[in-house]
Amino acid sequence: MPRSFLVKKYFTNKRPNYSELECQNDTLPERYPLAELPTGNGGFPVTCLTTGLVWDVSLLPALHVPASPENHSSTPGPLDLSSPSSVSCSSSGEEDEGRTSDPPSPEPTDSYHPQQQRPRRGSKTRAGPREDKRETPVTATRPAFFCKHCPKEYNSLGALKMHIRSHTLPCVCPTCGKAFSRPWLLRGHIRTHTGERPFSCPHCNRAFADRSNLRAHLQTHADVKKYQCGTCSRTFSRMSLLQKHSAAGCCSSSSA
DNA sequence: CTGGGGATGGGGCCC
DNA sequence: GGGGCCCCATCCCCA
Repeated sequence: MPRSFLVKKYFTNKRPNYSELECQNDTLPERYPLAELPTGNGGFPVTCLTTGLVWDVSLLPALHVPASPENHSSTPGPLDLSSPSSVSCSSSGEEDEGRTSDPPSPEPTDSYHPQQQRPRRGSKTRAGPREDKRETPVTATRPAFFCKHCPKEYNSLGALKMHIRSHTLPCVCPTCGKAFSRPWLLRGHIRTHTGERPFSCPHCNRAFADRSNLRAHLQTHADVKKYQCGTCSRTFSRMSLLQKHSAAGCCSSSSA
């Protein structure tokens, strides 16, 4: 079956440089040999980091995280998981989708520079810190591609096709049958079955299955969180928390 | 109620 | 043009 998706090819020059992000889980198979997943005893990647690669603590505002030992612990329990050996993901079928947490490449490259700091792969400078993202106004001059499943429209066929996958959900989890639009989403999902957590926090060793979650977690170590209330200056690790805070009253009327 | 983790969705950029 | 990868944003749930 499309087990190929398990076989990631980080060896290629393509590998992202999260090296710094997670541990160089050499132990962690770059794919999902679920059957032989690092079960229990230290098979888990949680133990990495902290040593040389500091995620990018430097970027974190003032993070003097005393790396409290209490934090660790959460060594992800090895999910035995039968063996989602095969993932049915049409379209890309065997694409090994490697997104999120593909086993961090043991590359001591630069440190993880969240957002702007890190020049994306080709360092081509993407339109700023993702400002282009959800706001692409879709200039009128461009041809528009409309989704036949919903009212959305895109200025490129590729984008439309990608979007359509969110309707067709070609990637199906062999374990639970849940379907996803993209292979890497499925991969991330599979981690929930395998218990694989390639991303570990350099401060507390806590491991995460998703890089984004690790990123959010790192905020908890920061003295000054990323999201700040415009009224009371209180900072939060997540936008949602700030929103809740605002909704709760602090600065309900003011900006945020 | 707040804070934080888990899981996902989606758009853009690069190869 | 397609595939792969990244990051952001969110929702849900639990402590």
